[in-house]
Amino acid sequence: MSEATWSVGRVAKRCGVNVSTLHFYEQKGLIKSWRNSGNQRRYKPEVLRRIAVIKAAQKVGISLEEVKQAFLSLPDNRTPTMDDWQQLSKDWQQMLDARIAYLQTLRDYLTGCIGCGCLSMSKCPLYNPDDKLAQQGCGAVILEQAEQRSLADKSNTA
Amino acid sequence: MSEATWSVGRVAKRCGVNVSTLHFYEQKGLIKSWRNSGNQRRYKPEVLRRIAVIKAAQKVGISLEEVKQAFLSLPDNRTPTMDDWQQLSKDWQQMLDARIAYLQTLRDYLTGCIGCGCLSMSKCPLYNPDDKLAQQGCGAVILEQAEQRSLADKSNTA
DNA sequence: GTAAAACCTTAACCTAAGTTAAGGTAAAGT
DNA sequence: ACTTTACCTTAACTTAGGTTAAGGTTTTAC
Repeated sequence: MSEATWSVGRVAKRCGVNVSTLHFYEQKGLIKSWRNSGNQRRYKPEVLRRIAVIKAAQKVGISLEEVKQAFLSLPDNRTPTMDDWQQLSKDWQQMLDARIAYLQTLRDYLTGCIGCGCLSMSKCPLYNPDDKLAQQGCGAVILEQAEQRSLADKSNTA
Repeated sequence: MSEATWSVGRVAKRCGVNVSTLHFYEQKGLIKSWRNSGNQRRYKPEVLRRIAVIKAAQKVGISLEEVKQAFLSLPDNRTPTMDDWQQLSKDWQQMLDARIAYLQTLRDYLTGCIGCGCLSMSKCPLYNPDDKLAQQGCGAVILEQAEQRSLADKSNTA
């Protein structure tokens, strides 16, 4: 345990992922390795944390591309510190807050709009082909706009 | 407007989707049409609402397969009533409530776990290769278990 | 009545996030 | 030393949710 370098199989086992997944992540630029004399991958222990973060991020709906972008903020020359990781998670937490708020808004419209008959009208905030809600980003702004719209939408029918 | 039958192009324009998308939905069994003498698709106005519901569902993260299953509960022989649609949306709202609760739980772990060093430990509730949280379903149960775990996890480090 | 617009079908292509297979090399165990 | 396990690469396959292209027919508009 806690040796200085890890083989791909050991990392895979420890992290509960396939070896092919590690190849895939490397190809996508999410993790890095060097090769030993026999061309086999070797990893720093740091990779375990990266994979853990990838998996945690995926669980909350963050794409690999977003993870990759976030990893760009980590130092390239030294092992990331606690502070580096915490900055990263703070950014994501804000994104998540916004996503949750957006979902709540949509959920609150769901019963109302599907049932009320306004769904096929262009003004309905839930059925909106242009997705103005999404275009405006997710967050507090939407909740306000949503309120304004719900007043305007009353008594529209397909 | 409000004519008894719709062509595919008119439906597409009205709903803000491509004609190819309507072909695709039909192929997947989400909407139905009949053909005129020249083999062109014709739709009942009811299809507009179905498409609206599909789009609304997708916006909250419901898959086409789930929409299809939900549509099975709609009457086949008559046009769905308000009550039919409301039953459908009520079911989805409950699912959404559960999903939102799950996301909130994960969000609450995010900063703590990514920063704290426990992420690569098998006991961490966020980084859990077996995803016991997800296996147990989403809902109130998880929040309780999560609380118990967060006590047990304090001071674990990779 | 003819030309343009809308429609038809089938098939191939696209992204994301991997998995599986095939054929070959390196390292480890006995 | 030899066999098994681990590793390598490349390429094809998977699901979801469509989009794009090609080649041909039907409607519509003038």
